Amino acid sequence: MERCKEMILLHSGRFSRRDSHGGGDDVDRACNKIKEVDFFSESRERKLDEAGGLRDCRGGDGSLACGDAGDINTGLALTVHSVGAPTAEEEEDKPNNKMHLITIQDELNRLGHENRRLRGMLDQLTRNYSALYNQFLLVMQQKANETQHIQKENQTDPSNPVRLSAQQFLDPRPTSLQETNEHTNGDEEEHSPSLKNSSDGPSEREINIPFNRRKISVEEGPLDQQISPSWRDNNSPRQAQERSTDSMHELPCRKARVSVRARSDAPMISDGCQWRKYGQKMAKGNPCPRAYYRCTMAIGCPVRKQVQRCAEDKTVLVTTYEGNHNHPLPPAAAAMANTTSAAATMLLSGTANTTRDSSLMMGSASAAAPLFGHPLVPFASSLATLSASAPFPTITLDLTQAPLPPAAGTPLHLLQRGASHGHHPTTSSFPLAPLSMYLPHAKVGQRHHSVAETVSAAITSDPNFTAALAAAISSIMGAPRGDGAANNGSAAAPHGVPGSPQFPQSCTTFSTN
DNA sequence: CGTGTTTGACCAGCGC
DNA sequence: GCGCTGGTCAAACACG
Repeated sequence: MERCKEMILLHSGRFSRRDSHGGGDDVDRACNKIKEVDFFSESRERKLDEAGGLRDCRGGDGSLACGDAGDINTGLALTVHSVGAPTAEEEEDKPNNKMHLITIQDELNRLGHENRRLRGMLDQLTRNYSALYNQFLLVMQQKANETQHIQKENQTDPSNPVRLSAQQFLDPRPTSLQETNEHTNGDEEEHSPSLKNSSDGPSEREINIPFNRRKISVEEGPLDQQISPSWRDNNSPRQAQERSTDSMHELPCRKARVSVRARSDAPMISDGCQWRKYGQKMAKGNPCPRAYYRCTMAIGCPVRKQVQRCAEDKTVLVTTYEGNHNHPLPPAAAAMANTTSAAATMLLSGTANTTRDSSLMMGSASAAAPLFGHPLVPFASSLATLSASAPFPTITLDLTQAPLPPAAGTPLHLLQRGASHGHHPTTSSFPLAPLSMYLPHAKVGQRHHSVAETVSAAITSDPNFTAALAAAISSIMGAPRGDGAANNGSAAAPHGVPGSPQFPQSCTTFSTN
């Protein structure tokens, strides 16, 4: 089926051409594999026929001898004129035609100018949006820092949740600012100039410094373990060590992870990529083994994923992705990458309140406390959780509320494709359609369900949202990446952002089935 | 025979 | 230092 979509993309020109010949049902028929072959052969034959026809119909004198030669429709509104001496009527119309040509050229020029002007406006708008969105995030960040500072001053209780922004612990980029402001003492709230000045109003300097820093002072258990009670102890030696070695968290090699929980009977979800299993382990606290896969779509692709069933609910398959693809993704995977990363980045773009009770990780069925306060996504907290689990920050998307797929092994993007054909009434537009799949987990977000649907519908009805969002995220994340889904040229990709926004050092190709 | 999977061994990080 | 655990490697094996 991926091939089907690919074909439609690759041969859209032929579809339109064939449509002009009354072959409009080819799009549907092409989804049938057998008819794919028919389509190609038919198309090829038609092409040959036309070429041959032109040759055959052209007589030795160059005139069109065949009766149906005039019916040739190239699909480009081109007409075949006979080549011969101009008639008297044509001679009369020459001045008129010249005037007409000039008018058309003027019109073309005018439209060209208009096009350039609109493009410029769009660029400007995108830039403004990005800048504004940046400012918004920074204000939120500053506000969070202030709150944190106040909390720290007012109470010495170390178990208070620490707020941190998504960018802080997802952005692996080492910056000069980071390095110059490196503190061996992790108590940066007291040492960071940004926080010192945070109450004096925003400034470029005070904003940028904390923004590029990743402060992981929240500790969670391993990905697939129950939350140990001891980890709540903020004075544990490990946490003390984390605080004292803050620079550890700013290593460029630190990777973010994307974890997806979904109900599936299949042993592994299908996400459009090729994976090779390289290991399997029994993980502590989970009777189900954990499988390790690496991407084999390109030599040296660093993307890996772990697949494990949830200990509490064996029907729930937890897939954790890590790394960025160093190769173009197939359309299906790219679409999913765009969709899911847009959803994830939307969640991540808000200031995250990482609480210690939050975990939707493998083997843990504990209820997720709200993590995000994104103004656009009031229900975000019930869709995904963001955790600063050592050594990898992980965002977990809980898709277990989504309906069980009709057949094991069915890729989610196919379900979504089916949804676009009316099977799923809540999904209407691709690639944002899957957003509606991010319904809150029943245990944690039932009260938000209707809100989720409402907001999801609102988002999916606005295809520009992704583009603007991607622009904003990319402006936050830095230069656009040239790998992964970015190479596949999403329709949702805004100007200057070739593809989906991606988590730094994280894979955004994930789907469920 | 080539490719992918299985599985025990190995290594590194962390806690005690 | 030792044991535990997660993650990876690589030889053996299975399969088409």
